[in-house]
Amino acid sequence: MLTYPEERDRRVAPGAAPMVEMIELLFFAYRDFVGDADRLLERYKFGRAHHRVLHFVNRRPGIAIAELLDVLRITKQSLNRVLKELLDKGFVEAHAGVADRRQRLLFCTDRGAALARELTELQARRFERAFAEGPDATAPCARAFLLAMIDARERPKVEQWIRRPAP
Amino acid sequence: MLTYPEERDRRVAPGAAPMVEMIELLFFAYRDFVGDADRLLERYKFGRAHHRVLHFVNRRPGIAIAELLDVLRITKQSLNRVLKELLDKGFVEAHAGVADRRQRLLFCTDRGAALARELTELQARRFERAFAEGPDATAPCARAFLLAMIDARERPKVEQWIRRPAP
DNA sequence: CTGGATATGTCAGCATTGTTGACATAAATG
DNA sequence: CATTTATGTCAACAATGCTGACATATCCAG
Repeated sequence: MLTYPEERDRRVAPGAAPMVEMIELLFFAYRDFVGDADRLLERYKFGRAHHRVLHFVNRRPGIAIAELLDVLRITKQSLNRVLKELLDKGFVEAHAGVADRRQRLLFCTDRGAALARELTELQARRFERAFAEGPDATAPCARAFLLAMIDARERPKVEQWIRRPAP
Repeated sequence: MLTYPEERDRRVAPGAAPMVEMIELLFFAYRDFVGDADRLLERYKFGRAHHRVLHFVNRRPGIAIAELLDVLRITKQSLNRVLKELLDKGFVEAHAGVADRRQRLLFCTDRGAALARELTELQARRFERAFAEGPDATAPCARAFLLAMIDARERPKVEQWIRRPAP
């Protein structure tokens, strides 16, 4: 007696959901997750690329271009296209570095920080609702799961990024 | 004494990670998750859009265009651009519907099914590795978490999609 | 049977966001 | 002072989304 139609392809513990379901759930979950932000960004004529830059600048005030490129894993040309708009519209400011004046250190303006906060809260609420539906262990379990889904090689870097205190 | 720098903004149980970390972990995890497939697709000159179509056709052989559009949430123009290439290159076949001859029912060819299987296994392996790192409860917990992250309104539809047996 | 609804295809144009390659400038550094 | 580094910019292109308009074939109700 089979619980799932794909049972014979599973190669996982009996009774467990096939991995293909996990793949699809992650796809659908991520789509809705970014959809939250998309709707809010539309009002400012911003896209997802702007969101990512704003988010990471807000998260790490004074971040330099090179570090931002490293986190986002895009080219400087792609970054500059959206960064220019964030600067023009007054959501982000750049100041020359103190130790190294070649660097342009990025900061959110009040407007920028407000939008970043609103976006984060929107997405945080989705997590909160999800965690509230399950047992207490859901949040730490989900956190460990998400971390384990990241390439092992870059995991130390991500962990460091995530908990490094603001300068 | 604070465990996390963002402790004061948290609004979650003490000791729990701030939500902003969850947001970033999901971003990084998803990026690596789709990266697996990207590298394999490159060899066939396919992109992510091709991947999604191939995946869902393989998952639901005989799916009609309208249903595919509904799952992917893209326009028929966007779909047709990549579907045409999948048909041309012999990864997918279309057959007129039996009951309704207007419908074009889509099926993977052997080649297409082989690629779809390879892509799914690549991504499934990432889940397996992640689950292997945590306790037994990790997989069901992650599954419940992902489902809970999906808009409540579309959840019944997703659940039905995910476990509906192939025709 | 006929007329309207439905399923699908197609053409044209445009927006966003990624890429490569080449070249420019200013500041740091040995 | 010569070189390296951090950054900016121009141009072209690719992938993948979108809208709007129009075409065709088929189904279905009256």
